[in-house]
Amino acid sequence: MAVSLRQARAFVAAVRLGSLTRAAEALGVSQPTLTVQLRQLEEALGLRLLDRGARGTLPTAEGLRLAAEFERLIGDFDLLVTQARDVAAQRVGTVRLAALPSIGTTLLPRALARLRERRPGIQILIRDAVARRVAALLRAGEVELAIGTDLEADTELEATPLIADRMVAAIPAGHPLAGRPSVDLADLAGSPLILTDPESSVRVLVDRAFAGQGLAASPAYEVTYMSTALGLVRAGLGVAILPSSAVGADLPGIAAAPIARPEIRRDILLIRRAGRTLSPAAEAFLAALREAAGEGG
Amino acid sequence: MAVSLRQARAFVAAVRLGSLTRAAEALGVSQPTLTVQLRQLEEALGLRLLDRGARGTLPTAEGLRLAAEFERLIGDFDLLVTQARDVAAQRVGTVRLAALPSIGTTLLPRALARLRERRPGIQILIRDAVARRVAALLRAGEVELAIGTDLEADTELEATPLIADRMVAAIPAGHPLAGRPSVDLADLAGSPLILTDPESSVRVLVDRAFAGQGLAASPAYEVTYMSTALGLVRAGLGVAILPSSAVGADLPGIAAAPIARPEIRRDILLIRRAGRTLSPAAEAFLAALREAAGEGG
DNA sequence: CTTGTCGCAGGCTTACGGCCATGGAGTTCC
DNA sequence: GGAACTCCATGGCCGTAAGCCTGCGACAAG
Repeated sequence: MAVSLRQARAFVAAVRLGSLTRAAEALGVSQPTLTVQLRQLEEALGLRLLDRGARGTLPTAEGLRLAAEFERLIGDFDLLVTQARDVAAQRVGTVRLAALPSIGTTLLPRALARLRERRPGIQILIRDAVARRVAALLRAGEVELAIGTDLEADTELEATPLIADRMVAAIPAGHPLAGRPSVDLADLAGSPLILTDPESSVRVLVDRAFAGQGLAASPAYEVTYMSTALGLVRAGLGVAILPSSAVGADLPGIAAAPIARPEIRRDILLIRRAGRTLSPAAEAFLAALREAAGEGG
Repeated sequence: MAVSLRQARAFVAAVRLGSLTRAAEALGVSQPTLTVQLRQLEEALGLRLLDRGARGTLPTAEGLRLAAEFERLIGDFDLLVTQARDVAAQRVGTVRLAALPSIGTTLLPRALARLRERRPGIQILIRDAVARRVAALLRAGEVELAIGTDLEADTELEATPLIADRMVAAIPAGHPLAGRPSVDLADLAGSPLILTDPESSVRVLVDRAFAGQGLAASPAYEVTYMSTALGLVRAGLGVAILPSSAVGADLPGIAAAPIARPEIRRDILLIRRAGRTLSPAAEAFLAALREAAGEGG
């Protein structure tokens, strides 16, 4: 017969309390139940574990050793179960996340603030990377969740739209275009352009838009980080084309104007591995992210 | 709902084999059974542990961690059960034993040889001590079993007769009494006597016997160890009165003659704590001891 | 001697754990 | 593109186990 945890628990309680009656009470079962469980345990081991007397029970030498070991194992087991339940309840947990750098300036901070307030025990590890790499990280299992843009068809991944990002022109104060409610792509032809890395998804969109208008996108500067681009703009070196999420509001020395013709939109997607359950922590993050996306625009 | 070991085993198997079907086969249950067990485990934890797909199952991140921990715990648990069964089967074990020194020369070695042959894994720890101390060790729980002599009434201890020891005179070769089939106590009056420590149970018996005959037991030498007494005898320094079990047979230079008038008998008892189960190892030792006592006389 | 405590045994009920048969989703291969 | 296969989930059914209650015997204490 196999030895069950229940029997081990019964035995440990009997040893600790020195009485089947009290042990039964502590375990919330009747005393005959405990008698039976202990007999079964002894039969399963072929070993006498307790000496029963009129004043209670005393463990045998081997019983004492077993009880101590069982107690340790049961403690570990219960601790493990408790930890798992904490994870399930989103009290603790870690989400490994990949995100486009542009997300990091507005959407992500809002979502993280909301999450921290609601689920302070959850830790988010962020890998920021360009769209292609974001997808690769996800496929490799190095992250559980990704925020990126449209990806080539991939049965392994599954994307749901999060927000639609509009491209805006970041114009230095004092520039002729500064103060315009919106600009056209053609308006920018006269100014030096600050664009992002050709690897970046933003740049791909921009190039496509220029081509569609019959224009050539010839950047005066090419940078990797959005913050660098904004720095250059502030220094008056040119006009940058960036996603609105990256520009934010009210940057000193910079005027932001949506690009109206053509409107360049970029769908920000939440990407996850198809058929894989999200961790409870990821679910909590996702909820916070959706709220942040819904209100922030 | 509580988490059971069975569920943990099912889960570990599912993770290791990557398939419920194969895990079920490995565990010797049907596949639906495993499905149910895993669902119950997930419900008990409130946590998704496996992603089920058409190609089998893959653990979630938390599931993977849990599986590793469960596997370790289950291994420890099973090891513990195996060890307990080894103890029960007398494959391993330790007996803490207290014995009178006189037992150590004949009866005990025979019993130990027999036991070693039959149960080589059992270890015997021997404390040799005088009768009073033997009982004290037993009462204090420092030993499990004792070989001693009659003790004052004690409800805590329980004695069963093992063998009856006769007192013999150990006579040096060349002594006038040497070669006699038996001697009387009075015969010894003319020789220097070698007796044991007044603490010893043997000495108590000898003193009582002398007193009963109206004689005085005035030892020329008093020693603690029987082997010392025999050494003195061999050196021709006098006659020793010792239990037959201690003298053994055919010691060179020493003739042993039972003491006939009065016959001095000493019951050797096996003493154990009342109401306490003996360990399987002790049972094995006891069986060997009884056989040795039965054949050895 | 009585009383209380303790563990054990028997009888009964419930519910848990198991199997079988079946279904649905997805993959593979021709 | 469809058929066969694989794999997990579901539902119905049954046996056994694990639980409770009542009552008994053993033992210790008053």
